[in-house]
Amino acid sequence: MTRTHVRMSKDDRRALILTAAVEIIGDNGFRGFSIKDLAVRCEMTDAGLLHHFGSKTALLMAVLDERDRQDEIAIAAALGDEAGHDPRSPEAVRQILRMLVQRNGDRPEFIRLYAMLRVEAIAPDHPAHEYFRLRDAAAHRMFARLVHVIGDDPDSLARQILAALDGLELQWLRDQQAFDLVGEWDKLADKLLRPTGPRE
Amino acid sequence: MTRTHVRMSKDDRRALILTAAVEIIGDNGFRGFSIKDLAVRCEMTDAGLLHHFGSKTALLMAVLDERDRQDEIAIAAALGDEAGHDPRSPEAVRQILRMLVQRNGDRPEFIRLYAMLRVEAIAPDHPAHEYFRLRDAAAHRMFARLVHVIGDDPDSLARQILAALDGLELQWLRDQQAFDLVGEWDKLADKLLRPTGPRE
DNA sequence: GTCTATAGGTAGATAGAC
DNA sequence: GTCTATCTACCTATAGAC
Repeated sequence: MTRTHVRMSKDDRRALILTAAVEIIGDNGFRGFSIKDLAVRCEMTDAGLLHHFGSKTALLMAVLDERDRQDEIAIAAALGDEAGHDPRSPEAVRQILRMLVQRNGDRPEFIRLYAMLRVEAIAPDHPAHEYFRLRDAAAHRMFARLVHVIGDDPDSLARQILAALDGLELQWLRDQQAFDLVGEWDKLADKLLRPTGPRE
Repeated sequence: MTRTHVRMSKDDRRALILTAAVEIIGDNGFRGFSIKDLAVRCEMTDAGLLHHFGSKTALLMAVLDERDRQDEIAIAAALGDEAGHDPRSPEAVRQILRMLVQRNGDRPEFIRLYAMLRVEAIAPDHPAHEYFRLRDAAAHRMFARLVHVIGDDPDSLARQILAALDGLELQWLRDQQAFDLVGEWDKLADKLLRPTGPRE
């Protein structure tokens, strides 16, 4: 009698599932993917998968937690010492934003995951609704603080940057990554960050 | 014996269903809504609803067709005579964009419908995948043509405008419409449309 | 034009064997 | 840790009565 399944350590299995979950949820959304599909992709059964996470919702939360854990490290590095004492120049801000875009461009599956979930989670009964409400508010505050050296309305500028960032990344995804994300962002950021001058 | 249902003309019933469908699909996506929920909202049964559209997919297409029909009229009006012979000034472009944003701001349920479907439809097997591929390509061409009087890279500028437009509208939705969409767009558009100057 | 009834499928989750 | 089997719920769509 042959073994029909592979035994794996708890941590290895969890990591494997979480990686696959990022892609399958990014493709289909939380509502659109099934635990069974994810399980098949991980070469196991749905019951086996649920043993590790308990429920579909708990799996989603685990995915988001894991991403946050990794993002925290990377973003702290990108902000570097700058974050501690406010960047001194628009040029420093431009470089920080550039690093964030570059990082996202290297991981289109995460752009997609967040784009998908953020739209789904506008519905108040979505399990990630509160998560994104808090996360987006925090991002807005962080960006406002970051750019307050540039103009007299950091709140508005932060909104513009977040909107442009989101919009450009999403378009890049839909376009099947057919243009140079970082290059286009640089041009866009130049316009957003340039001090306001008189109209033409 | 009392009547348990309301008889209605074919056209009235279709119109009623389509209006409700915009909201329910915008809330839950195509994958996330059920014909039964929509039917309940229209005070009828799912079988009764399907009598009018045949299938869930056909209903989605009918929603998109109906929107296109109405949008064509409105957008033609917004572009006005300008479209026929290329706007002569950045100011004219600015006004056209402003009208488009204003129109969308008056109909948040459509912003939501399109935001939801556009993300869902990145998946190649989504019934609206091809629809949005064609639609977005056409929008990009139209905007590039519209702004070619402004800079030397209309392709890139059109991308930037579309990205900023999408991103800002989506943020406005998520924020529960807590900021002035048209006002913020004006500020953003100023920066995008201002001719490129030297860095500070 | 709308209903009831139902077919046939898939979903998430649990129980218990190994 | 993973499986098989099963429960319950819900889904889309169709058939046929009214």
